[in-house]
Amino acid sequence: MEEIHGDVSKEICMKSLDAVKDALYAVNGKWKLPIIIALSEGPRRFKELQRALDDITPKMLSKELKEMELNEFITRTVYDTTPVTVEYALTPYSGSLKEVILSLRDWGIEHKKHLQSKCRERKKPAHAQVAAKVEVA
Amino acid sequence: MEEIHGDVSKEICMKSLDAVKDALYAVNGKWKLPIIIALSEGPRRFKELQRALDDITPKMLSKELKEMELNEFITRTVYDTTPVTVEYALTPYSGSLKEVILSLRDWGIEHKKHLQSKCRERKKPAHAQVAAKVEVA
DNA sequence: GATACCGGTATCCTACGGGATACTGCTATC
DNA sequence: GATAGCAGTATCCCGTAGGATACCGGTATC
Repeated sequence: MEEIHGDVSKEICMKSLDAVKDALYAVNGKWKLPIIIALSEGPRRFKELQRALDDITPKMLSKELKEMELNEFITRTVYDTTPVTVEYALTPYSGSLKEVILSLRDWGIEHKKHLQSKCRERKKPAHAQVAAKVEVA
Repeated sequence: MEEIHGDVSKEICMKSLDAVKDALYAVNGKWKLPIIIALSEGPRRFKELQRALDDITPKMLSKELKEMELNEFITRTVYDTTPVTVEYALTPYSGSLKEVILSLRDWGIEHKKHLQSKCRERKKPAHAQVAAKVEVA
């Protein structure tokens, strides 16, 4: 155990815990990332989103969209057509998520590799090796 | 809507979604971060951890430690003393989390500031302004 | 001999995330 | 007049995360 990790959390520390939790909360839930991905190709209407998201129930979609609007990741625009048109779009501010999401993605990719290499070390096939929900297929 | 966010998720894309989810999973749950923080000051025994973590129930502690051991964030070492001593310690590999956690923390801090400035814009005191669980105190 | 500490496990229970289904008011089309 | 689309809301239901409590076998202490 070298000192590599010795201060991982001196820097994180209790005071930063809340900030990390806030960030995690903003991006978790089953649908927030998929919604961001869907909207990244341009504004979408409610039903369009619903169809794009493998038929998410309207309740969940509505709830997630409201939260994301509060967090200013998206805007909700009502056009006074008949029938009314409601369009959701990413805000410029949502771009601030890019860095942190890419960071998560990169770590996730490396982590999967890491677990796979550990699997190969033990020659045992060990039917369905899984480490804490990351499927090492 | 400038193009700032236009490709936020071209890069993330569906193929990366799983990696992001894996990363989120590895670090969420109520206790994983606190455990990492506690262990960052050095190896700890089971009961020491339990006391350090505001009396987390042994069931939860045991479960979280097992998951973290599978993910190779920590090691579990049994010393053959009487009574037996079990020591948990961070692995060097756990240091790989540092970058991603700091990224989350930084974004969380900026996000809180962002929401606070939005609160000030609208002069309304709006008793207990909260945006999607981030308390803007 | 009774109590306390250690490292957990087992059992029960609740709260919340999230899904299924049904329904609303309005309009346009057949 | 019936059906279908839009943008949701309301109600019920279930599975899991996580807490409370009790308990185990072992040793050391009073």
